[in-house]
Amino acid sequence: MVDKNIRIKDIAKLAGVSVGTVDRVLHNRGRVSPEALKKVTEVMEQIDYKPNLIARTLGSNKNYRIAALLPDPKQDPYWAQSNLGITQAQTEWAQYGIQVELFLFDLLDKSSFQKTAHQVYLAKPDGILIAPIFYHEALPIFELFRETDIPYVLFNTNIAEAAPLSFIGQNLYQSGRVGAELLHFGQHEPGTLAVLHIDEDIHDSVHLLEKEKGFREYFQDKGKINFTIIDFILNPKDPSFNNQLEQLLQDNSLRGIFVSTSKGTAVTASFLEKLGKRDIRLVGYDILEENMKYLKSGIIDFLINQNPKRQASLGISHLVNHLMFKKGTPGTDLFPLEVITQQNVDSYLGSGIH
Amino acid sequence: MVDKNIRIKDIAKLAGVSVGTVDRVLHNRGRVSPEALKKVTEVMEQIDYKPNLIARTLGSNKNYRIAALLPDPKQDPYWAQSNLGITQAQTEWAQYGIQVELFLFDLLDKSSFQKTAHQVYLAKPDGILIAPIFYHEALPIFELFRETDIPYVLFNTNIAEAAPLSFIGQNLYQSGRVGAELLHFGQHEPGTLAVLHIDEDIHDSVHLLEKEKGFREYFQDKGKINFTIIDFILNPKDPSFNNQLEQLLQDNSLRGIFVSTSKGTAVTASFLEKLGKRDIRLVGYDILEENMKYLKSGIIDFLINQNPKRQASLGISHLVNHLMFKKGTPGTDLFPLEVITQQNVDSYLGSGIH
DNA sequence: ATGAAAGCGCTAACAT
DNA sequence: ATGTTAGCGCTTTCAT
Repeated sequence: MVDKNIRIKDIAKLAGVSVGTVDRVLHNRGRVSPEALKKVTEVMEQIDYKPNLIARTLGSNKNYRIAALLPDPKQDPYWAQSNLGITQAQTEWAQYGIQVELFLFDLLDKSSFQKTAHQVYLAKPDGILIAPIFYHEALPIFELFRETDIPYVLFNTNIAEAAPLSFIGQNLYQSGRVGAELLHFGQHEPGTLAVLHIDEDIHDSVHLLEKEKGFREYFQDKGKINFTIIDFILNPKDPSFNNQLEQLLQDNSLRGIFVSTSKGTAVTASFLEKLGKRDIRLVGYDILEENMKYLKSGIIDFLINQNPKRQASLGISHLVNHLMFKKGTPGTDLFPLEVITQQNVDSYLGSGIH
Repeated sequence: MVDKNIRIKDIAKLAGVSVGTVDRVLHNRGRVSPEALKKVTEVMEQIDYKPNLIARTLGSNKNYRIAALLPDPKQDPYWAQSNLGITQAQTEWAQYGIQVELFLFDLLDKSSFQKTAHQVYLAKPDGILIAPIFYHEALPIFELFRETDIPYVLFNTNIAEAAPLSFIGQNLYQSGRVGAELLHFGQHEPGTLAVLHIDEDIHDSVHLLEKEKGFREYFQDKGKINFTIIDFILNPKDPSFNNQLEQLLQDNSLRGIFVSTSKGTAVTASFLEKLGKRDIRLVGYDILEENMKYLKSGIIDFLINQNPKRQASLGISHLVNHLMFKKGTPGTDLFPLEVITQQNVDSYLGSGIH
């Protein structure tokens, strides 16, 4: 009763104009005399007007289409999680007239990425969420998007030149440092530490090497440490993959392994289990079904959670806030580097929100 | 264009009734004939009607007052965080006509809790967020709230008999297990592990002992382990406090300490630093200013984050969803047991949302 | 350049 | 018990 909210109507009255005029200055659509403009802005500043976003949304009654461009979830459990986040956001925003269209590309095929990205462009959505995992192929796509003035949000992979509405993901360098810290913690015996990049494609290597950089610099910063750090880039499709990995794991000086990919984590764990190497510490990525199995059995010691599901769902939310509510979105939304252990993993599974 | 959203009006037409009737069955306000009821529910189920919450909110044009009852933030940095979460929620929801009123009580004074709770009752808010840290004093308060049918949400401390709209917090038992795991990890030498409950009041002890239970059972489950587990309940206001703690820390067989309170964590860390005991592992709670200092200097090894800020802000959100949007809220919202380390702590500070 | 007025989808008061 | 209607605050179209 005391402080009734100020409406556009009140401003109109105070400024001696009509609501139409107030609306015009509010959105500077022009066609308003300098005098009216001055009067209205003055009044608005004085009473610190805050528009009612609910009413705005209802009044404008627009329907937005958002395109989500990401790898086929069927190819990889990690991307299946991302996809889940999109589905979640879809149902959440459906009632507000937001439509999310999926555009999936082949995780291992750059040309498929290009083709699908073009389809997105042709679909002329109101906003785009994109996982630009192929650096070189993505650059011209952003040019295209910028031409049409469609806002786009990056997730998972950051590209400096992209200039998106916002980027959602993690600080990979720091992620590597966390990996190093977890391998290092409580290790007293000297020995070897291995960084493993296990991926079917090399496209990610820049991306993954960022983690390795953090990993190595952690130890550099610690000064003289009795560890030798080795690293490998392995392709599980390579016929010699099994041999390479087994040979590596047979090294008796090996104290710990840091695997930079989520899939690679499970693969490495399976080898460690097979070879009965329970004393080698393993740190990897993400709460995938398979990884959880090895985490619970103690083969995997720590997982760093990249939270792909939430990355994707938040990406959609950012877009909605921008389009619908005209709210400012943070330029970069860096997720916390969550450390998952045997004892806390279940607490992460429970609540879908976090 | 294709699938225009279904409006209440459409349902009315399909069911051969008026919008008024549809609205009545939607909110079962009664005064509708069995036939009409049947017809309308049928139609609604068939087309899976999802009300437009935006329109609903605007249409009902209600202003809600929410009361937040918690300890004085000035007394304790932990509660200062909770308070921050409330302020945050306040600004977030202000534009939707939600008012949050603070009711603060003295952290160390049960009667102050009772008094303030009564003030809340007299204020007759539309919803209540409450941190019921005093078990016995809280019980009659809940009776009172229930009489008036005001929905209330608990945070921080769960009380089984409370029957609230929802509880927001963590699984304390599991939290203790995580603490144990972090103390245990990579410890090979036999020795003593201490559980420390450092609190100015004993009110929390039940609460804290739940953590200890988890802690101890973790080791029981591991079978024969070379650790002796001891525990202490210490009051920092006690004149002998310093002596007791110092004596404990001088024990050369002491390998690790698990402190169950956030404030106690910093206190213990300061003693460890003073005594130059850098080899004793320390696991405690929460990302407070002081704890961060010791985490960065390596005195504290791990913190378990209870996320008081987010607990509080989510508590308000739950209430808003219930009051305003008539959305169902989860009966219990258990937060993940976040493990904070030297290398990931900054990633938690950055984004306010998480 | 400006104002009037008709929506947006829902709620709630008021007739009937 | 049911239908009608005037809002909620803002947007947008259409006269003027």
